[in-house]
Amino acid sequence: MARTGRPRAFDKDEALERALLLFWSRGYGETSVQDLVDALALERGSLYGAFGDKRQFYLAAVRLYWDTYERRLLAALEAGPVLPALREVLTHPARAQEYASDVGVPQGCMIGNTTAELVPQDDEAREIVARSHARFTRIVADALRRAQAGGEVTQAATPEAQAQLLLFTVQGLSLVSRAGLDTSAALAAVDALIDALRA
Amino acid sequence: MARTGRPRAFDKDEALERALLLFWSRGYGETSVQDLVDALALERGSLYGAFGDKRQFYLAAVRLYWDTYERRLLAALEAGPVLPALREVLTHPARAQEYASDVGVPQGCMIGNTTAELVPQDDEAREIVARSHARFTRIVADALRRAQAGGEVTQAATPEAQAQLLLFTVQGLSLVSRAGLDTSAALAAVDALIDALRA
DNA sequence: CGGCTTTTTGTGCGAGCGGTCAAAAAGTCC
DNA sequence: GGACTTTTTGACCGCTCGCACAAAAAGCCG
Repeated sequence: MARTGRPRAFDKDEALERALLLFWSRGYGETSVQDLVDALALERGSLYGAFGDKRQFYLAAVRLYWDTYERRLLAALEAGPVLPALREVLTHPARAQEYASDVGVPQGCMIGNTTAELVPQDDEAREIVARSHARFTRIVADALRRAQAGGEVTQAATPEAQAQLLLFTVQGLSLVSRAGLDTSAALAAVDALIDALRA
Repeated sequence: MARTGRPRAFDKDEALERALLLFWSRGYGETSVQDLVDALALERGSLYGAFGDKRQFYLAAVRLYWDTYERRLLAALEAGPVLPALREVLTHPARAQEYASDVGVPQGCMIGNTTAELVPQDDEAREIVARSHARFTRIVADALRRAQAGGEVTQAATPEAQAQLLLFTVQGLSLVSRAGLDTSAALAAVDALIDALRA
């Protein structure tokens, strides 16, 4: 099934990445199709032809966001002690805040943003978000299970409960940080949680 | 300065409360002025006359939301042991989920929703949100300080750090719960946190 | 009762939105 | 080189949005 016809003049993956940054920093509703057209330097028709409508485009960007995040999460947890890695994972959105003085720099976690903006009314978005939550807790719970067995993490709670608590904390930290964060206070809170997990 | 003129035909506070429920359940962007007009059973002109534009109307609703929340928070923490009260405070959004099968029932914490939807672009919203965060952590930290002194809560971390962690957790829980929550898993996570705070 | 002030009522408006479409352009394959 | 297929281009459409406004209505006060 060899494809013929005029070849696409832009890189689809690169366009999706750019769109991801735009959607991430402005959200779904505040990003107009015109904004995308301007930022991606392509015409409306090309965009619709390549990605379908705005909603599908956004959801594709969210999927790309999560895939990237999951890869980094796995890499951070796969080797070495778990607690320092988790501290890094939790702290990441807090320190991303430092760059946020620049215009257009993404704010918060895109999964969290999507949860707030689309989930109540969009079943497909809900599925993506719920799946991301499930994968996060599963990956983290697996790491915590190993760390409990190795004596690094307390067995006062199940790995699943601890992982769920960590999900709440990342999402909460990432959300609260949008309103301007006292970085040292946030770090102290994260440290308090990490300490509480220590065996 | 006695006021004269035609008296207002509706109760302003009651209208604000109704608007709060609508804004809470649908968010700012998804609630149109027409929706408000329909739900409040008044005409556009009356609405603009009484509350200014849509943004001011929304911000007034958020302020009302926070004032109500703060009152309940203070009441819950002012007497008795702190940890059970905190467990209640954290659990509240999780159990509110049970009612969410009904249409139009508010979802999540309105401060959190506002953070996600308006804060990046609206300085006035950011102020309201930041102020709410500050008051939450102050109130909770005060309660934790008392509880640390009374031997109920561990002194492994400062009351401020613990309060900040609780803020992250409430906000995260409230956000994540929008995507459909495994209630028992959420309760286990909250219990794990409460246990970790115990002296 | 008549002037004054405020609210009510309903229409109307300009702007911006997401999305469509037909013609032109640019490749591939026989 | 000519038929075919796909993408590009840019104009265009209908809709909904937040908001303004003018006339009518309703109460207070001298």
